[in-house]
Amino acid sequence: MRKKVTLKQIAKELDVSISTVSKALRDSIEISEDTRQKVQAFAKLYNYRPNNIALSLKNRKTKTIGIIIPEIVQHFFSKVITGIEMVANRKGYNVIVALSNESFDKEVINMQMLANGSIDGFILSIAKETLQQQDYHHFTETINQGMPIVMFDRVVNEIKCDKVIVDDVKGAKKAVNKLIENGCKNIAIITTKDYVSVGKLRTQGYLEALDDHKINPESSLILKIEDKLLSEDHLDQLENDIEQLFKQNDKIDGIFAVNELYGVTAAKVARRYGYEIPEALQIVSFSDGVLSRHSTPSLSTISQHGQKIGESAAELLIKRLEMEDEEDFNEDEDEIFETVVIETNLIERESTK
Amino acid sequence: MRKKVTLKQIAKELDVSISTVSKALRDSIEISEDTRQKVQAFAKLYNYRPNNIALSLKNRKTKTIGIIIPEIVQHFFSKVITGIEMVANRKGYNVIVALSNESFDKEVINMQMLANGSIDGFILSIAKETLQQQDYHHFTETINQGMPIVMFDRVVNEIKCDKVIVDDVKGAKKAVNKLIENGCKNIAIITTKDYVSVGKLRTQGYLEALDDHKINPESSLILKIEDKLLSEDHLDQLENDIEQLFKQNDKIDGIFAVNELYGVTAAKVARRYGYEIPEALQIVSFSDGVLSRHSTPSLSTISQHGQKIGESAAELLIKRLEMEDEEDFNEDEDEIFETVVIETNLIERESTK
DNA sequence: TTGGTTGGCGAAAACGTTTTCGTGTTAAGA
DNA sequence: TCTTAACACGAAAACGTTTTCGCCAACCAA
Repeated sequence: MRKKVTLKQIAKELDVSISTVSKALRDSIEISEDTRQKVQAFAKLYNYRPNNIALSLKNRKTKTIGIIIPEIVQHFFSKVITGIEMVANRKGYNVIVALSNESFDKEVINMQMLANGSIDGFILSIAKETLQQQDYHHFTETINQGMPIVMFDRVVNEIKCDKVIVDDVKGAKKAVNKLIENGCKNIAIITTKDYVSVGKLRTQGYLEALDDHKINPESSLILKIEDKLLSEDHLDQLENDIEQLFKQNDKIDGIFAVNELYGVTAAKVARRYGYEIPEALQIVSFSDGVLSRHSTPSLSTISQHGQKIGESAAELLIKRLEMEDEEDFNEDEDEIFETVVIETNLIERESTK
Repeated sequence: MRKKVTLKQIAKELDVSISTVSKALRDSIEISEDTRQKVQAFAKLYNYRPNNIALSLKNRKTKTIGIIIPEIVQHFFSKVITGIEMVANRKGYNVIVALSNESFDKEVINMQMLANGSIDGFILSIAKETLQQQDYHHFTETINQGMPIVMFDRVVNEIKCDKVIVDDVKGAKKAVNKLIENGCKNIAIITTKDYVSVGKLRTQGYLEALDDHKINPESSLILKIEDKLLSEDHLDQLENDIEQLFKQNDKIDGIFAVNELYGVTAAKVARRYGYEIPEALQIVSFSDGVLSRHSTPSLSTISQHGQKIGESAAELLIKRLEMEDEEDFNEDEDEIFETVVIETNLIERESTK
């Protein structure tokens, strides 16, 4: 068991000072060719690597990005992390992940844990509970302490920071427009209750698309699912709700689902109910994941490009971090924040004509 | 923009020494009630929080766990992370995630990046490339430096460390036994090429189950898929291969797939081919994820309990870390390592009778 | 008065780096 | 021979903590 070797130990062993060792390893011209080689050889032999923590303390930056997301077991979020990790890694940053589990308290605690020097900046997507309570003090506080935040997907306007989002309204319109073009006359939407921003926006897109085509929305075609039903355990309840939708309205020939799970479940219920897909009923869902691709029938979806979102977020954050290095001026000038919009696109599969 | 306040600043402001501030905040009896209150009030006002990095340097431990996995966009791995994060968080640890993308080089580089003081120990699952090359020096090296490793799922015996695995052989036998009990006579297996340990073990379980029932294995019933076909992009190729399987053997009435994707794809191809599921063809796949649950027909699976694996791994690692604290003795005594086996279980859904 | 105890606090070391600023030796130039 | 420059290196500060030790004053007992 050979413990990690430090500068001090090398110095002692070679009977030189710590500074000499440090300089020799960094190829300083102050050091003679002779001792340089000696030191470097010794360091190599003992596999010396500078201690990251010491460097972080000295440089007052950790080269680490903190990610806080509601959950990781969701294709979209894993994709985002993949994207973040890719560009972070390329630029020499590490990535530390914390989960809020949609809980306000865990979000706050995790942020505090990480904000105490462990990381240089945050990339996060807001927990549902936080969005409901509309309590954002932990965000403003960390920003005030000089730690930059980049929000993605679930963002909130009153916080002044960089953001990466998809155009949910536009994406939803794309989906509904497609259904209308394909001849659907009675298009239902399966969406969530209103407090999570994206559900609201996608519903808005649905309504706008109808409006653009002079179609009157019917409340019997709008199904709002209680949010906890996303949690895999309440599948029966979800199926029941969807079945009610079909019962109440037998002319439905198109469905726009705001997420994959609603989409595949709708398809499942519909087929049990005797609908032929896509002949009698067409379905488009938001957020392209594994489910849409591999279900039978495979689902046409609006792709969110999670990985691109992650890459973009990481680039924004790192750009801001490296910017801070140069400018000692600008001390609390009012900064300018970017909002990057990642384009969605429609992927056609078996559930549409 | 109020930057983080340090002990030094508080000390200066209150005209006492740094040590006094530190002690006051930690309720030391050395400090008079008077100054204690003064300091604590000031600290609260300015929202003082000790700098984590400084603490890490002083204590020579970071309270951070490094995770290295091949990829994150896979239900199983996200579940494992969820488990790790849960117990880590409960015990005051953070979690830093790095991805190897199945590449040997990235695995090595990431380990080096993290091993230089950033973390206290690793939890990892070995990259495919590493398994092929059978080059494990980076594991032994980090272990030799005194940094503990816990491996899960894809492990390798020659490395002396704690491990968490599922009993792949037993799990596979459960699946195949179920098919046999349900009356299947010609059971095919869809598996991977041999270098990844789990594929091999599951194939072994298949063979053993057949043997237990005096059934002779037929090579025409064993389909080994080229590994890169898991990568979502080569779906057509995968479907083709499976189609060939059906063509070559028209008596197939049971399929055991070593992962979800093979399972759902087999179901899809089979139905296109005219098989009724589960009447004419029954399917069981390994590794329970979103796909199995939501596909039509939903798939019976052998559940791997990813979250439990993660929890178990984190507990093992943390136990070892806290153990190290106490024992200054034991210096390189030969240690004893645990291998925890997480039981699998069969989840019956629509693809079996 | 002397000696010892105790309460309250500060100095300094330590963790592992990097970097600035000396400082002593040698060689070159006048 | 004296001055100066170049060269090679070391001391020390700094990053932000915690903790050990020592110090001083005040108090008490003898």
